Amino acid sequence: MYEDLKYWYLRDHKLFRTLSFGQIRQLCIITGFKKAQKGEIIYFSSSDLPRIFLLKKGNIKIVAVDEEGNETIKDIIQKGDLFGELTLEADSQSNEYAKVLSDDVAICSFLMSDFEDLLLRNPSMALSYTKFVGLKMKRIKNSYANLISKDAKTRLFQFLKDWAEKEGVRTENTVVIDNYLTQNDMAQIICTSRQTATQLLNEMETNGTIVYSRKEIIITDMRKL
Amino acid sequence: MYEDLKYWYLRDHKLFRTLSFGQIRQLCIITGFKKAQKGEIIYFSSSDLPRIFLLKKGNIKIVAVDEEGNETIKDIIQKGDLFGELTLEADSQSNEYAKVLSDDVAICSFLMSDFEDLLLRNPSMALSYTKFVGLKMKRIKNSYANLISKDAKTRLFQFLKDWAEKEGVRTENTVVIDNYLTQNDMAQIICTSRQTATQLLNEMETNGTIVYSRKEIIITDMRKL
DNA sequence: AACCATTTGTCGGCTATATTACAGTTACTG
DNA sequence: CAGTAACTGTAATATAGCCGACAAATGGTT
Repeated sequence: MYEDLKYWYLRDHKLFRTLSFGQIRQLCIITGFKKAQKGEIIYFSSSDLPRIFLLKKGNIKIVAVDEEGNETIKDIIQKGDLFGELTLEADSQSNEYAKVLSDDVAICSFLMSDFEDLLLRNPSMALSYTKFVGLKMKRIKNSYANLISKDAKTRLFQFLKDWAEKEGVRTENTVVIDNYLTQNDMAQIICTSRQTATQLLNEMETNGTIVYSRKEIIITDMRKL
Repeated sequence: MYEDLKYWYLRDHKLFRTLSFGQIRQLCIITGFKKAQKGEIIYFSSSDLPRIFLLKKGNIKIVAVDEEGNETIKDIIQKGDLFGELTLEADSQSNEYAKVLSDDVAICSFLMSDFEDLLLRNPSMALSYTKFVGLKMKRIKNSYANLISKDAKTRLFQFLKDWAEKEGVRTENTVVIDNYLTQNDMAQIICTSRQTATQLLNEMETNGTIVYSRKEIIITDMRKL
């Protein structure tokens, strides 16, 4: 991987646009780069130094494993998203891994400590980053508020709506989403059982609201969602 | 309110400890200061410039009102906490107010824009602030994770435990908490109905786990919680 | 083609919790 | 001290959605 290519990989993220070549090179010296295939599991080894990751291509899910071995989906990361220790505080006890959902992914990473140095030298970037973290917080708050106050059906609707808006391809009022999730994944995201999710999806299919297959989901009329 | 007193009000918050007198004076020039009594309602008027608040004394709750007029508790703010537009992004549509829970409160505030200027001039403070926001995010994530995966009883236990640790006065293994919340408040915080909360509290009382009154809550044995 | 793992579909029974409804208790206010 | 508003207590009913169990479909692999 050539230095200048790495440069562009970081540069085209809005957070890094204001940086000069020199500034990014500081990060790049230690920038990691990784490709992976569908189904692969990427561990954030806690022995390693804490890092911040940038997903350049594809989709992954972050899965947390609790004491009893239950797996819960913490986050779905899409192209262009930053993930990892965004709070700039390493937390050791969390037991998480990432699983590749799309056919292949490309991931950049850099050390948290280097990123901190960069922020110290770039106050305006530090401010942007603070706002970025704040925005993330607001989103999380919102989605949790949904989880708590709405029923499973509404949650699924909302989820599909968000997904369609973020990644769907729209023509007229129908939206086609590339479906890289299983019904079980979706159930976990909207915090319900797999069975309930299945039932709701089928219900929507018989209603004509969506056409569901393992490859793609078609929302026939976005306005009705 | 004398300038130097305002200075100390800000200065003794850990976030502002690194600032010089001069730096804080910048904020102080426009620092607001306010006292209020129990039951008073403080509106964050959206017409006003966005502010960041610091609760110097007492307790307040932040209540959000949705379209249908339902009220939900968004946050309980305690002495020393920052609140308001922590994300540094004004958001206009949110309809929130603060209600004073303790006998009286003292609140400092300063303009978000002034705070931003300060962060731009103090990169290391910007970094601390980012970590602070991050910590807040982590807490929120945690409490929501509890809300979703645990049942009402566990949630109440957890809530009491947290409360006792934060504000309780401990002697041996018994903890006394100054109870400025109604059972309805608690129910809202742990996201359950008032009736369920009442039942659970009574159950705990007959079990001997707690002694409940409107003035204080005594946890007889902290180890059993 | 045969096999196996994963994903999806379906069905009752079960339980925690919301909801409705009302009664009793506290504590402030004139 | 009476009156009222805000809390707290209790019980009966209704239900969303979890769970276990199993069958069917799909898709990849040898």
